[in-house]
This record gives sequence, C-alpha cells and structure tokens, in this order.
Amino acid sequence: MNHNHESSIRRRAKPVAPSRPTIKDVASRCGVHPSTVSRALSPAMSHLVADDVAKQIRAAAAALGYRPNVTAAGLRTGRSGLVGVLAPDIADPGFPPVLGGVTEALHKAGYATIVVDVGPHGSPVELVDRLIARGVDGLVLATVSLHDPVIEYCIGAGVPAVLVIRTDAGKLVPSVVSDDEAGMGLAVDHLIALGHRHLGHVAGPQDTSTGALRRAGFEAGLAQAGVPAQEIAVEAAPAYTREAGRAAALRLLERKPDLTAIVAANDLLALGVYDALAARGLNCPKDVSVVGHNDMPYVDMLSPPLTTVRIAQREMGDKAARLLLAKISDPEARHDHIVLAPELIARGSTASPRR
Amino acid sequence: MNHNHESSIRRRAKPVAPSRPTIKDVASRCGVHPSTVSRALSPAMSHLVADDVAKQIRAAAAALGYRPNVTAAGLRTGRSGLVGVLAPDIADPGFPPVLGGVTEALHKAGYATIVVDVGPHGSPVELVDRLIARGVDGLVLATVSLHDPVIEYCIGAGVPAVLVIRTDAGKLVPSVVSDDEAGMGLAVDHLIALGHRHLGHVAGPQDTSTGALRRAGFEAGLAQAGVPAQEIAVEAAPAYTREAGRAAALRLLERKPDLTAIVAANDLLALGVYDALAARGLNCPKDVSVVGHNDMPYVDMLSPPLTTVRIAQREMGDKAARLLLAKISDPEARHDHIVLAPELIARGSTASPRR
DNA sequence: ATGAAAGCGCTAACAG
DNA sequence: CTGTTAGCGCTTTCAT
Repeated sequence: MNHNHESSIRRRAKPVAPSRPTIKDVASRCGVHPSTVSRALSPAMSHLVADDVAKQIRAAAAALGYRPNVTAAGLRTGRSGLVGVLAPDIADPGFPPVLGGVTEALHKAGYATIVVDVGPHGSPVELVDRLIARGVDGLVLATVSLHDPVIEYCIGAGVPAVLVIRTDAGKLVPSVVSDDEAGMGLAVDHLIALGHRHLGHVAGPQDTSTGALRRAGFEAGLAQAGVPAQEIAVEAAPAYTREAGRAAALRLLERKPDLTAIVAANDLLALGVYDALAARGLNCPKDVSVVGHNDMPYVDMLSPPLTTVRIAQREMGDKAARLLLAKISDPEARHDHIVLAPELIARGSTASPRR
Repeated sequence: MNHNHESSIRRRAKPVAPSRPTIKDVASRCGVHPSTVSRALSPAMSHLVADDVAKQIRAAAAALGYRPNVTAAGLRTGRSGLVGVLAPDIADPGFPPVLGGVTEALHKAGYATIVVDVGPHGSPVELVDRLIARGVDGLVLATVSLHDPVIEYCIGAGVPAVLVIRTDAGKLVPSVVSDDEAGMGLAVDHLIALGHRHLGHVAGPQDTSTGALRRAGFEAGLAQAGVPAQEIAVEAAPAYTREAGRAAALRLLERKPDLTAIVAANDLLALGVYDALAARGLNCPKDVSVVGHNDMPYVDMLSPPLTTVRIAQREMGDKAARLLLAKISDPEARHDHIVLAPELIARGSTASPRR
C-alpha cells in the first residue's frame, strides 16, 4: 500500500579515506616518542611529562584533530568504557526516563551505553554474551525475572551488573527499585478513602518482582483496611502490555461484575483496562475507578486522566548507574539495594462509587 | 521528600577474574596454530580448513565457552561492528518505533548500536566525534537541521551516514523520510472536506526539514483549495515539545480568534494545542478541531482521540538501516533518498465547524 | 623526564 | 591446507 517514490543521485568525488591521525603522527610532528604523547594526553600520567613538552603535544594533537582510539586503548587496558543496558521493550513509554537517567550519569563518567531491546523472543543470556564479547565493563539489567539465569551468568562471567526497576529473589547483585508494595498501598488507601469496597487487581507477570510485589501490596493493603478476601479479585496478565491488560480486565469483570475499582500493576495494563471498560459499556470513573502505576509520560492527557502511582524513574536510572560505577571501580565492595519511595498522583480516573 | 531506605550486604566469595578464553587457548587445546582457529571460526575463511580439523576446533571452542573478542578483531580489521545513532530526544514517544526498526535490522546484520541522546544542549559534532573515536562503522542521524554542520563533518571524516525522519537541504547523504508535504496535504484536505475555512498551523522548527516541509504542505494545500492567504495563520514553535506547542497555539488564538481548526506539525505539539484550548476554555472538537502528525503511540487514548497523520516509523528505521549497510559495504555506491507515503488517521479531534 | 620494547587478541598476507 | 610473521593503536613496565 506504500507506493514509495525513491530517487537517487551519484556521489560527486572520492572521499580519499581520510584515516584519522594516530598517536604516532602526533609524536613525529613533535619529535618525541609515542609513549610520551600517551603520557602527556593522559590526565593521570601527564605529571610525568615536562610542562613545555606537554603543552606542545597538546597543541599538536589539537592541530591534527587527533582523537585517541578508544578501542585500541581498551584492548590494552582491558576496559572498554562501554556499558550494556538490557531493556524490556524500548517502545514502552515508561522506559525512556529510566534510560535517560542511566545514560546521563554514565556519559558524564566517560562511558557509552549499548542499549539492547530484549523483546518477547530474545534470550537475555545470549544477548549478554554478545555484549560481553564486545568487552562491556558492566551491565544494567532492566528485564530480570525473580529467578533469572542471566544474573548467575553475569556473576560467573565476572562482569559487574546492577538491576533497575525489577530485582531478583536472591538479591545477588545491587539493585534500584521503587517500593512496589508501598506504592500499591497508596493506591488501595486512596480507593478505600473514596469508599470503594469491591476491588480488583490486574496484576503483572508473577515471575517479576514488580508483578509479585505489587500484587502483595494490593492484598496487604486491603487486608489492613479490613476488606474480606472474598470481596476482592486478582487476574494476572502474562505481559505488561495494553492487550494483556484488556484481556485480564475482561476476565476480572466476568468473575466479579460488582467491582467498582480496578488497580492495574502498571500504566500500560491500565490502558487495557480502559479498553475493557469501553468494550463492556462501562464508564470510568462513574462505573469503575481505575488506578495505574508508573506515571508514564502523557497519561495526564488520557480520557479520563489516569490516577496513578508515580515512581522515580529518572532517579532510578541515575542511582543504578552510580551503583554500577562503584561496582566497576571496586567489585569487592558491599552492594546496595536502593528502594525509592513512590507517590500517588490523583487524577480523573478515580471517584467515589455510586452505590 | 524521598526518604529512601537503603540496605546492603557483603559479597560472599572472590570472583577470581574468570578471564575469557582466547583464540590461543583453543589453538593449544587442539594442537593447531591460532590462525587456523581464526580461519575455522570465520564463515568466510573456514573453507580453507580441513573439515575434520574445523569440526574439532568448533567443538573445542564450544567446550571452552570461547567467544571471539570483537574489539580485538575490530582493531585488526578496522571494522568495529558498531553503529552510532544520534537521537533528538529518547523521551519523545515518537522515536522508539524508529529506533526499533533501526536496531532490529542492524542487529540481524551483526551490528550493535550505540544510541546517543543529543538533548537540547548537546553538540552533535562533539558527540559524533566521540562515536568516531569508538570506531563506529557508520552513523544514523535522526536529528539533523537543514544545514547541519554534522553532515559535512561525517563526510569529511569518511564515516558512512544516513539520515532518518529529517533530511538536509543539500541531500548530501542517503535519507529516509516521510512525505511531509503530502502528509500535510492529507490533513488539510480532511479539514476542508469537513467544512473548515479558517485554519491555523502550529509549525515545527523551521530549520528542520519536517518543520519547513510540513508548513509548506499546509500552505500549498490551502492554496489549492482556494482558501485566501489572509484566512490562515502560522506560528512556528522553536522545538517539538508540548510546552512549545502550547505557547504557539496561544499566539495563534490571539491573532486569529475565529480559527476553527489547528494543524500541528507533530503530535507532541498537538498535545500543547490541547493544553492551550483548555486554557482558553475552548472545546475540541466542538470549538476547534485539531490534527497532529506522526501517530505516536497511545494518541488514540487521548481526550479526544487525536486525528493525526500516520508516518511509517518502524519502516523508516528499517530502511535507514539497510541504506547504511549498503553504504558501509560500498561507500562509492549511488545513494538513495527514500520517501514513504503517510496516511491520515481520522479520530475524535476533528469535526465540522459549528458556524 | 623520556625512549625502548613488549603485548592486549585477533586477522591477513605470505610461505610452504 | 596450515604455520609463520607482522601489526592494528595504544599503554606500560623497564631502562636509561
């Protein structure tokens, strides 16, 4: 259906492979040995070089447009300056803020990041292996399940790794997550305060920490509020997608037609809940209130604006990067598990029940 | 405000730096020379090795868990298997689909991608320079302005580059874009058909091809429909952000209070238009219809669902990657400029004017 | 303070 | 078919 019009032109001249200047070029231009250039240009070693010589070398390097070949240096030193990031799904709008936090902190420290989208079919271990073959100095894993083999694999390979957003059951490596149980407590308390008594939960995948802990938080919050177990219902979605949320919400409405509120384990699932309500001819929030989780960008513009639990996404990324940097510089150091406090953002998708 | 509870534990044992096996280890295990191993493991060269020896080598490599060091190979061959991607703003929900298309195609060809977010303050040339220092084999630029120095810089450095989403005025390098003028034609025709005569345009940055061409398409479409120039108005936003869209829309409403429709140069700007209408107490679509551009994820869930021009985002990324691969394998080849056809997606933000 | 020499892990002539 | 040799660009002892 895409009748593309393509056009093309010819290159005008030969580019003459302008191969960048090397440390040798700078050296011969200054009449010194390459190793002297290396020292002069390395902040840690430049104090071993005479000031005037160093100045001359820096000038020559600038004049030639010399940039050290990071790859070659990495081969020698064993450190690549590269960090791999395993992402669950780049298309999930909730992820970019986390990624932004990670890359900014890493970039400031001189590291570049390789982001790999695992996708539904990708094998994390396989992808990690490719990253290790590229010589990454560390890994940020945003995809792990509770008992994920990739964690042991990283430990076995001796590559520093940190977890972000989700954590593992064994707490084997450092992690930065939101307080998922507490977040669900905020959501439940909000609904209870509005007068709801018949609540449902569209849970996330139960093999992830977010899925399991948010579900636990939902149940704990209701127990504490004194709501009997038979008045609540939970349906787990197999993935954090709009479509899975829709399907789970439909099952929920089937089982408990008297529900007045649904809490979703994340905002993408909440979108699916919106879809399911529309399909059943139910109005949100008049018939059913909905709460999401994450406060991903632009959910304030939905119809209705989504009440959700805001998690500190950018800060999570930033802290994860710092943890990784610490781990890289001292692999033996104790490792932290950071838990950030979430916040409820009340918007238009929640209201008091009619009955 | 974030009272984080942190905890920590100690590592249990020394990881004993398990340093990966090298080609030498495989060679000595098989009693052959390292170069034979190299040949046996390289698809292009394995035909030079006796079948039984090759089989034995592959078995030994697998047994040892040997993975070739891509960095070292790259140093030798001059090709890193790395491609740099310059992104305007990873947090823009319109970008991930393009990125997904790029990385998938590149990944299949054995390349890894380094994505760099330029951000409002970053210097593209500086960032490209860092990527070149890492030895990237090519670059995908999704950020260029019409006369962007970074393009000449890449050409000068002899690094293959392709443009995606936006193109340059000189058509100096291959590109894949949507037909921006035609897309605006679709938007205008839709509004004209609904009966609108007083239209406004929140244009994008005029130093980008998307900003300039979409504006041109808007004006051309109206001229063709016979709408006099004095009945239309254009305000350019300095950036593709919700906030800039809001400000531009407010200026537009100030200048032409009788507008019945606003076409935004992209969906993020359209969100700002929604904000501006709300601030002025105007209803969309009853008082003012709104059309966006890009069909970024989830704009179908806005209130009201956004009528927009869908561009082939993932396909753009995919085609750009293929163009780059072609350019890498033959830098002298003619280069293509691919223009993909857009499509109007009519939703709830457009309706016939009341008057 | 600087030069010489070795080598990170791999590949690509060049011999045999 | 396989071994030898050399070297990608850089850093880092070890000598001066």
